[in-house]
Amino acid sequence: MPGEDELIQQRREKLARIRASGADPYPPRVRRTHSSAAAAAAFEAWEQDGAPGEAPAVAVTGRVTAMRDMGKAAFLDLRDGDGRIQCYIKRDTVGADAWAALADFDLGDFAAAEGPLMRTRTGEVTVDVRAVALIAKALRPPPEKWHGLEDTETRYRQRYLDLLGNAEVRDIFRTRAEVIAAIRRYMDGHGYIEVETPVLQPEAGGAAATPFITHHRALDQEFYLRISLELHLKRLIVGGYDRVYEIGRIFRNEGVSKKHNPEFTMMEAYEAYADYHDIARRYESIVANVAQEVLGRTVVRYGEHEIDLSPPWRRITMREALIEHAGIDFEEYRTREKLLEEIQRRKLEVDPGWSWGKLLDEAVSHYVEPHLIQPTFLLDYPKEISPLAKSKPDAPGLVERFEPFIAGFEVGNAYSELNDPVDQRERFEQQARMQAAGLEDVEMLDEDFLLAIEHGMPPTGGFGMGIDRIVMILTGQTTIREVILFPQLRRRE
RNA sequence: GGGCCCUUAGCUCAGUCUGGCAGAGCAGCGGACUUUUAAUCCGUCGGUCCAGGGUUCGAAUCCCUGAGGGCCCA
Repeated sequence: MPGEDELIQQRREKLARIRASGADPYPPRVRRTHSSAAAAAAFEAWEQDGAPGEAPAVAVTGRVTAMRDMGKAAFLDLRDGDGRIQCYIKRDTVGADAWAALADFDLGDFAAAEGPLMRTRTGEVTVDVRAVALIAKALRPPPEKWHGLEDTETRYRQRYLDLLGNAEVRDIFRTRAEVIAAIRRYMDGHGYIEVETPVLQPEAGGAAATPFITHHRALDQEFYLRISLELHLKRLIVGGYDRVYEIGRIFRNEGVSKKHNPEFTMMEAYEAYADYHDIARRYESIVANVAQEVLGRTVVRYGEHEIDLSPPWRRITMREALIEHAGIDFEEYRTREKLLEEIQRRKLEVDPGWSWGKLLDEAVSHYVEPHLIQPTFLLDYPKEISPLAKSKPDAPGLVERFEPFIAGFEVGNAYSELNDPVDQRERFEQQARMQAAGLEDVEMLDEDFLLAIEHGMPPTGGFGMGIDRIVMILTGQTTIREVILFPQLRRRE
């Protein structure tokens, strides 16, 4: 019989039989005294006490993940969020009716079992079942038990099946949750207050990226989904909070790759009276602390690399890095034209309309990034590609900005924030000129943000941290899709 | 965006090179088995071979187009 339709039909027939017997296959309540782990712990505690009197009795619940039928007795594995517990069902113990009802149980169903605990011949803590009932019938079969679900596409589209069958995947997302919780603890414990700012924005600023556009009906107005958290958080610094942070989803209407999902999770934090050196110390401290708390160590394995996250991380200027890895000293190519000529000579694919800063950024991506395996802060970026960062004194064309790199990819961005409203307006205007002249993505002028900092913003350091990428590092995953529960995929058909 | 690879039973995979009855394991169904644990043993059902077109006496297999996914490059 069984193709998929037949398998479902068989289960529907079982469901009908269960109903006909007077049982509710989807009862509104269920008795549960112990999780699987708690039941095992209770039994072991009883044994430690010298097994006084009767063994503890439990009521457990879970998904049926295995059934081993032996004719007049059966073993059934129930899995819940804590683990798995085995149930031993003997016909002579549960009675002929309950035994017969077991025929309508399938793998994937949820069941409840009650009875005293025991240990089997092979030593496993097991419920010696006195009563067993179905508490939720599944109409579709689970993936195969031994290999689990392997098809990448199905794993992402039906992540619940992936989680069901693959314990490593469950572990990754548990770790992700712990990482985020640990980051919050760190921030909360260091005087930052957590805030929430709008996802829907009339201007999408804080980064040079293409936004998603949507429309508000009642206001009859276009909105952008935010591409960063930056400009609103700085408004809050203007408002008088010394330390703020937000962990939130941002959206970029750009390519999808192993390192890019259209929506991803970013933390941004701003700290008044700090500069980008303070922020670098903050950044490495957070990552190392989180690794220590969540993993119990600060050295992680990533592919063939051992990565040491403990501070202090290496600090190198962009200029030094380009000299070291590309043999390009940008002081020798101070004009856009000279730099473009040198980069084209090296056959890098660049747009001839790009600014000096954008060309350098491209050279860094190509020559430097892949070498930054151990955590590294790349310092002092070109002004044209950093319109929200404060100029570096005595370093024309550069700003006080760094990007942290781990395992060869960028995991954040930080600067001494530009708080001079006149300079800020000029930077926006420069961006607009660059957009008019060329083809690179630029920061959009945000009059409302300028209004805010014209009221006075203290010297401030701020940073962004790519949470998904940090989770990749801490879990050893090389694809962002493995750390996002429901990664964006093309619609089927 | 370009190149390469993948798509066969509910799941995991053979079969494609070299065209000739569409296969295995798990799951399912029937049977045996009252401490098993990837239970075991016997029997058995199950296919839009991703979709469409072409070549051929004959296509899962060769060719073309398309869809979805993956990897590498940009």
